[in-house]
Amino acid sequence: MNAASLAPDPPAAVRPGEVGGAQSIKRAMAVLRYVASHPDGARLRDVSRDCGLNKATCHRILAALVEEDFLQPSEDGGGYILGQEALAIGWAARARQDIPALARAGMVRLSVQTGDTVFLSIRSGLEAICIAREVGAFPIKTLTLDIGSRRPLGVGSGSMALFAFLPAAERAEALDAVEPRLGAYPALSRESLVALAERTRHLGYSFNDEGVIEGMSAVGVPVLGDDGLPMAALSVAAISTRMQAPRRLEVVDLLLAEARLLSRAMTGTR
Amino acid sequence: MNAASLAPDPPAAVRPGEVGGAQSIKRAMAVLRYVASHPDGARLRDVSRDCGLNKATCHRILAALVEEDFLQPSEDGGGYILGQEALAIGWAARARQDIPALARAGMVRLSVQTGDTVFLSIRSGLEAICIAREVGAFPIKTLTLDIGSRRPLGVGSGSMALFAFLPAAERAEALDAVEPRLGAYPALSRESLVALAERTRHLGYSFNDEGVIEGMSAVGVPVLGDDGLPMAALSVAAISTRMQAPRRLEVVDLLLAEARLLSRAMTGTR
DNA sequence: CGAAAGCGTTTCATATCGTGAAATGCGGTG
DNA sequence: CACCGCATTTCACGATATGAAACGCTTTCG
Repeated sequence: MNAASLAPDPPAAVRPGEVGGAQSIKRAMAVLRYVASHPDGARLRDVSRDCGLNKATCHRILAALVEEDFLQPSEDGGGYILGQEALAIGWAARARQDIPALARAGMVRLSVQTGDTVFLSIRSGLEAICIAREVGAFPIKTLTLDIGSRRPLGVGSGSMALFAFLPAAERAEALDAVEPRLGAYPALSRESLVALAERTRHLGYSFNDEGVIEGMSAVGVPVLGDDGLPMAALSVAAISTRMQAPRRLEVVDLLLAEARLLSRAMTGTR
Repeated sequence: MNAASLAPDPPAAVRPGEVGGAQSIKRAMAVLRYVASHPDGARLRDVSRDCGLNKATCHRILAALVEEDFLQPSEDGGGYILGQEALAIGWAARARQDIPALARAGMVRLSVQTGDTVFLSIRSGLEAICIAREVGAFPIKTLTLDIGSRRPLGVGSGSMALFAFLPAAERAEALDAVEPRLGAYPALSRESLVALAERTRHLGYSFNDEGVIEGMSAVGVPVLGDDGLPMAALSVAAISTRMQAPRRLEVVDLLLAEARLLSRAMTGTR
């Protein structure tokens, strides 16, 4: 009934660093993030454990967020899911900067040029969310990600592109969070993720060679902001035979060019 | 530079009612909502005034939200806008329930049947946001709302449909917030909004007869949740001549039918 | 069928932490 | 130059969040 209980999840804990003060707010935001990354609902116990909060404290925070409509009890009564206000805030943020709209043209170009499937992802907490997709003409379609679907940070090429370019501290945090969920991906381990990230940072693009789905490979590049942090990631997926050496590099070049354009468009709009 | 300063805005204040406790969280959420409803950025002073918070308190809340990436300083340094996490939360909420996707088919039906433009709106704080649009075939297009654009609650037919079916307490709060912004809509006043809402609740649909844009009229209906509260609103806009008596009722019937379907789809998905 | 475990909820004494008045800093304007 | 508006920082006070513990409910297991 509840993903949280099945896949015991990441210590999303309050971020350690920075200055002090306003901790209850930060805890609340950590809870919000935590619930957001549990589409099937997060239960008090899980939030409490993974955010490192006392049950009672957690209960009060959850109650407050429910009262403010940022969360709502999931109808099966088992836990909490995002509420109306979370949606509203999201639309408001989107109105200010509609990333899929900015990216659409470039993604279409990529899908036409490569014939493969193009994905756009952003980071949400310790996961990557696919927020747009363009399907190419090549007859074998690789629809790995639906719009709205998530992957732990680092799992998949787009997700890895987001992961690899985070500051070391956040990477470490993400790794801790991701590790327990790697069971679902036999080809991956904490060590391989670290190695892949290293290579990704070195090459400037991520190459996921059947790491997630057999027979499928993908490359991804980050869309970097002014601060050097990834705002989003573009990736292209295809059957593995189409992602080998010479062609792969061509695809990467196209991706890098589009990522640069998108980066400019996004920082311009801000 | 800053809408907030130009259009002195609504006391969004912490909701009065309910139980006590966790107030700092609630204040933070009120601040978040407030910033969300100010696309051009909200400055400390404005937040402080309109949320009824001490400047220092407000400053700390804003700083905390920035640190958590739910807000970011707007690049002109003048104020605060929604940050990455707000976007992420929104996408997460959307993954759980993609309202535009659920509504698409019905909106297309409406636009085909009426030939006019169909809008889908949701509430965000004390505003309505247009989140989807279908343009009909009739040669005079009425593109009043772009996707992502906002109106104060009650202004426009979709927005009125959302407003009219709120509990009285929230209507009152919204009115206080909206009143100072009515200058932009000469045809509207606090009293006329109250009267229109009354009629809307009575008829079951809102009829905005040139109240916002001259020559244009629209009808709207709420999409009600299990709790009787509006989750969204569907509306149809056209030149006023196409919205008069006999035809208007036909359009309303179509709208009501689609709203019922959408309501079922939405509560089903949850 | 009874015991035990797991979980959500409530309580309450404690001191932590947020609060707001006021002071300081800073940039723009008359 | 003096003033004004605003952001930022400080600080003493006490309101408020905190977490251990107890309660009651449902589910699980013996």
